[in-house]
Amino acid sequence: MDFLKEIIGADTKAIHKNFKKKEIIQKQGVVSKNAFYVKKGLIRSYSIDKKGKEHIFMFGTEEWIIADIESNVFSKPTQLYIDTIEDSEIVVFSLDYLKTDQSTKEKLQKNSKLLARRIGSLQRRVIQLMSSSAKERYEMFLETYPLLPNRIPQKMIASYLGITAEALSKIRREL
Amino acid sequence: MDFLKEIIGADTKAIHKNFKKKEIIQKQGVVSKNAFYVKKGLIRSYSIDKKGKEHIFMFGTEEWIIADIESNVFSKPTQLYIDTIEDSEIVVFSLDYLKTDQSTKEKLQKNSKLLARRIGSLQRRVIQLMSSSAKERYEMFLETYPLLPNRIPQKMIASYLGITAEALSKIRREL
DNA sequence: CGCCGAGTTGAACTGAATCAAGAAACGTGG
DNA sequence: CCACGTTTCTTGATTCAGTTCAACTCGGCG
Repeated sequence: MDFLKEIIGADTKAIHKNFKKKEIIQKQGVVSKNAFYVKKGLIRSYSIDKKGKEHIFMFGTEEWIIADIESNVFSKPTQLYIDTIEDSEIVVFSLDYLKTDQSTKEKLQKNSKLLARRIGSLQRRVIQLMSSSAKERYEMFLETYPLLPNRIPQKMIASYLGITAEALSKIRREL
Repeated sequence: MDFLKEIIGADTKAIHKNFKKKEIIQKQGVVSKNAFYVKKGLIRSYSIDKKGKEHIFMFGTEEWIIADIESNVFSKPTQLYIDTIEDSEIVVFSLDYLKTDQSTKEKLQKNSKLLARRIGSLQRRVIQLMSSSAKERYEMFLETYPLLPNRIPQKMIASYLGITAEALSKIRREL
């Protein structure tokens, strides 16, 4: 939480909110200036394709920030739904700080680092999706997020990996 | 080019270099502080998997910046090769500016916006890879980069889409 | 002119999707 | 605390999109 202040500043409006499991925090299509810092609990962002299938883009556990950054910064309608997987304590903060210029150099530098880290994880994800089989992606997921499987249903892991729940079940069978 | 100065500042070291077609600019595994601004020409970043297959991560045409941002910022070894597709004029600049603090607020804000835009395109790419067929991805590629197909061989489009050259050929047959 | 990389085509194969059904686990209200 | 309905997970049969392999064509370049 301290590091969050370092980024957004004590002055920026940051609202604490509690959500129950399965509450929708943000809907596809809206222009949202908000980013969601997970103080406690577990949330996810996902999109729904034309066939009605969910695709999980990101999980957010404690200390993570979930947001559609591009939507935040450029006022584009977001493609992402965000909802809670567990009861969660969320700090909602506005990303206007890039414009309002109450932000200091230090905050902006911290922010750039956050963005760089996010780019890194997306880059790995893209390369993974292009070059690895479902089984390999599942194994990498377990290495990268060893604790998450205890907290989320398997079908959500499948959705994150880009495969069906059935396929994941069959992969697990082969250990 | 003007906007580049706005980001890196006139003080930062920025070296102009000319490369011939198919020259390698950066190799997988190195820690590189460099980002590559394409003044003229066409370059690409890609990874090579354990089976020796290339997967194109990004194309860089005029005015684009190609880099492994996370490697730049956090001094991680990069997974990306970078090489030229055409003879190219490149501005090589160091991303130390996040640390050296000669950077101004304005530059950092511009930089944050660049990063945010990049996050947006990666986000769309991830969702696309998870939710769309090869044919749909190809159609979206043509919409997004209508001019690129004139400049790159088809097999590179295939590599960018995450499919084989043969598969793309068959998709094109069906118009 | 000859060669090599790029594109195409077809046949056989395979990883993962789809569909359908049943079993296990879960939580909610009585 | 149990009983019920609803998700979640598993399993098998079938289908399908995309891979792999191999052969052939074309165009450009040295």
